[in-house]
Amino acid sequence: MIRVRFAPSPTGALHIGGARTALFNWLYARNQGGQFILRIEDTDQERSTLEANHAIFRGLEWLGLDWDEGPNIGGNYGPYYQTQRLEIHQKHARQLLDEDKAYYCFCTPEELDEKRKEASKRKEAPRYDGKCRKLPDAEIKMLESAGRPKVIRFRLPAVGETVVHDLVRDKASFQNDLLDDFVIIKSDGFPTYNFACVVDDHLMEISHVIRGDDHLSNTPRQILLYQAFGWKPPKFAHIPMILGKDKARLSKRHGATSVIAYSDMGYLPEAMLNYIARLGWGFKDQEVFSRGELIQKFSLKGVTRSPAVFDTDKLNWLNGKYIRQILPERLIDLCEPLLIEAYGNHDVEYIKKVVLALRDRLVLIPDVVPLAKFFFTDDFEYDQNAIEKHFKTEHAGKILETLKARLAQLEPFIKDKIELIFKELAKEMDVKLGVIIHPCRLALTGTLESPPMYDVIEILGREKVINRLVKAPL
RNA sequence: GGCCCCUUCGUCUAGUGGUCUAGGACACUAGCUUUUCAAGCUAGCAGCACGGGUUCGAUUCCCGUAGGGGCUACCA
Repeated sequence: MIRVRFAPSPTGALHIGGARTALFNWLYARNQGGQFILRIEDTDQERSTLEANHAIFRGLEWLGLDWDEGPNIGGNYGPYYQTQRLEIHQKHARQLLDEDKAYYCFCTPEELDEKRKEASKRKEAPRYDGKCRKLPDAEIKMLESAGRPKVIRFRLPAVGETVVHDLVRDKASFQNDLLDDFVIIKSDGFPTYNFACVVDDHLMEISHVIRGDDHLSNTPRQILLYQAFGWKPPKFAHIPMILGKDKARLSKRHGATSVIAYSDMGYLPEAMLNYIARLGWGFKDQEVFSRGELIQKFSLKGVTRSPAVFDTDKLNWLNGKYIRQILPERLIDLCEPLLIEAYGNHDVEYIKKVVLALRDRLVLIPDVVPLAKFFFTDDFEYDQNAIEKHFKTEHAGKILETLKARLAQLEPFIKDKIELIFKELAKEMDVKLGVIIHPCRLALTGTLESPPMYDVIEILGREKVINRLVKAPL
């Protein structure tokens, strides 16, 4: 059985990189008919928050990445909050202690920090010097009863090398003597990442660990831990990181990094899903994938090795594409509240027509607000340059006058009929259609850019059209 | 500093020891359409980091250099 997991730490919102990791795990599970597990790594008591925890759920839910086991739904391998597994972690640390594969360390953070600084001053690798490695039991007892804080360190077998076999990058080997006795249980009693991760992945029977390649260098430590326990390590797949425009790791400096922020900006979840799926993964020439296609076509083989730069332009393009593709009802539901907020209540049918008329021009959902302004209010500015060009002409007055007169009589007031009026007038005056349409568009919208004229006129309705034709600042 | 990983158009990517005159997409430019802006369609621009090998032949294999990223925490 394929079992994969997404194991975020609740220290902030679900960001792009995390979402992509979650997506790849989810896709792999769904593609393989396996299980996708969500585990919250909240062992950092300082930084973990409940809000962040909820934010992660929200992000995952927005993208439609549902988990088979984890918080809220449980499962047979719980608990799924790492802090609730404290006893499990301590028990396993004790096992290592009993087998002399780990030991207590009483060095203080300050002391360690000092040594690290000195080491780097001497241009040496800053690694733990093993001071507490061979502390006699009596001394341990003494220090303990003196209430000195202690951690548990892994007695790392510093010989040979550890090879990480990876489904994405083949393999990477590490010299063990370059590693040091890292901490597995912190002085607050909670496990460190490398330790908790190994214990939990094993106990949860995770078959594949798919995670960002920033964890690649941690993997030998984890493999050594698996070996110390006599456990079989899972298969690893390290996926490339996502970078910002400056090729540095994606961070707040690059603008929005949480997926929810993108939701708030007016991106559609399917666009985001499609976009991040293509970051570090490709399938032939294809760019647009439905959720189903993603599941069907995803493979770890298709994952790239080099990091990917997050490119808003392409995301925007996809968003526009999806906006043009989703069901009209859904688009309207998305736009309606924004329009009502900006322009007050209006007839649903009217809003519907406006939204659909504007559909092709939207990149982000909120784009509809400024674009729709002239549909909802008479209080819009006229483009000065356009006035010069299309109102200060000899025919402008006559054109608007004639249109007003004829539209006032028109029955029924629908675009096919409206079109005839324009065509006839153009013919009568022996001018191109544009000569008539430009001043009309300016009079009705204040600009030279709008959906097709006849649609605009029909949607606006006779009354508003006549009024605007009359009050146009010629 | 040490170690590890990565390197195809500006960006995301496809690709194979010869079929590569390196394919697609975004962005950009031009054209078409035309009542504008979009959308759509067509075309164009643009890349195998560099240096050595291996080979009859390397973008593709190996080594080095450079550049980028990561790890080196009682963060994950």
